[in-house]
Amino acid sequence: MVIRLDNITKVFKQKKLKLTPQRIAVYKYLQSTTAHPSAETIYKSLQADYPTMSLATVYKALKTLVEVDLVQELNVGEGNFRYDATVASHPHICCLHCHVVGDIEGITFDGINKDVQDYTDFDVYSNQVYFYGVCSTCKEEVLKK
Amino acid sequence: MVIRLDNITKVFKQKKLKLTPQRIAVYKYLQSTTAHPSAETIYKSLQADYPTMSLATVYKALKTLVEVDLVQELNVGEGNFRYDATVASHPHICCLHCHVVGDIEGITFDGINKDVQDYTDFDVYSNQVYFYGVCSTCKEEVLKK
DNA sequence: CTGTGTGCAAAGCATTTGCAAAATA
DNA sequence: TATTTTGCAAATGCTTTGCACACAG
Repeated sequence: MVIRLDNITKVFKQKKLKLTPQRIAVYKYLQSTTAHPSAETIYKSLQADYPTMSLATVYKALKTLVEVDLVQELNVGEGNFRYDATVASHPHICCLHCHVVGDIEGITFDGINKDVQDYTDFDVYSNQVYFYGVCSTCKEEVLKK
Repeated sequence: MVIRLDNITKVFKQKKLKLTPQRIAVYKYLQSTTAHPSAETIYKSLQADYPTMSLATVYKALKTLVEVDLVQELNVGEGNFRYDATVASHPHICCLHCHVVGDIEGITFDGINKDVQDYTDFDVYSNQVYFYGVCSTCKEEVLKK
């Protein structure tokens, strides 16, 4: 896993946003994981290294990162948001048992926004695709019982 | 729009759930609209006819209807849930400007759960597909300015 | 009649906001 | 130095819960 900070540096400079340790920490953490953590999870994960950072700051950092399109917000239907430092559109898959959220690479929906735009009277800009099922770990657990 | 109560009657009898006026009202209302209302909207819409029904009862009725698969819960990412009496899997399209949520009929993703199941190590049961854009009404409003 | 559902108010989470102090550019 | 951002606590919004009374089966 390669952590890149050149993009956050460039974008923040261009948008005249301040590059604080807190914002960098949140962005680095999101780049280091494929777990699609919630704000709470990010907060807890960073507490060891940033003990004074507050949960409100995590929320504010995430909001800023989403606004400048360095991070995307996911809503798998659990009542909270999850975050992903991969902003390119890609489907996600959620385990109904352990609530893990994974990326699906290889299957893309490129061109489908255009199809939907032609089919409806909307201008279509983006989409979110979520699959729901049971992951391999949870399948095994069920078998053991 | 045809309102059908035979399904709720059958399912509730089979699951030994009580068929109360409140539950019927919520289900009838959802069948009468394509607006994908929130609990709050359903509550307000039913207040004229059911002035004593509480918001908590609307939530409880919705939870029950979702559990017995007569209604599906949507989460377009606005921070609340919306409800749809059409339980067959179909994509939704959301206006980023006025937040209207529409159904997309005609484009289906049948078979794709199987593709994803073969591609990942999950058993895949369902999916949710959301498109985001600007509806025709909002496009016109923007032009007027 | 029995157990489930309703209505009310209070509680519970996730997220946002206001504001003084601190830190970036 | 001038803003912007942080951290704290309080506030907000959506949803759930507990409990006494009412009602469907």
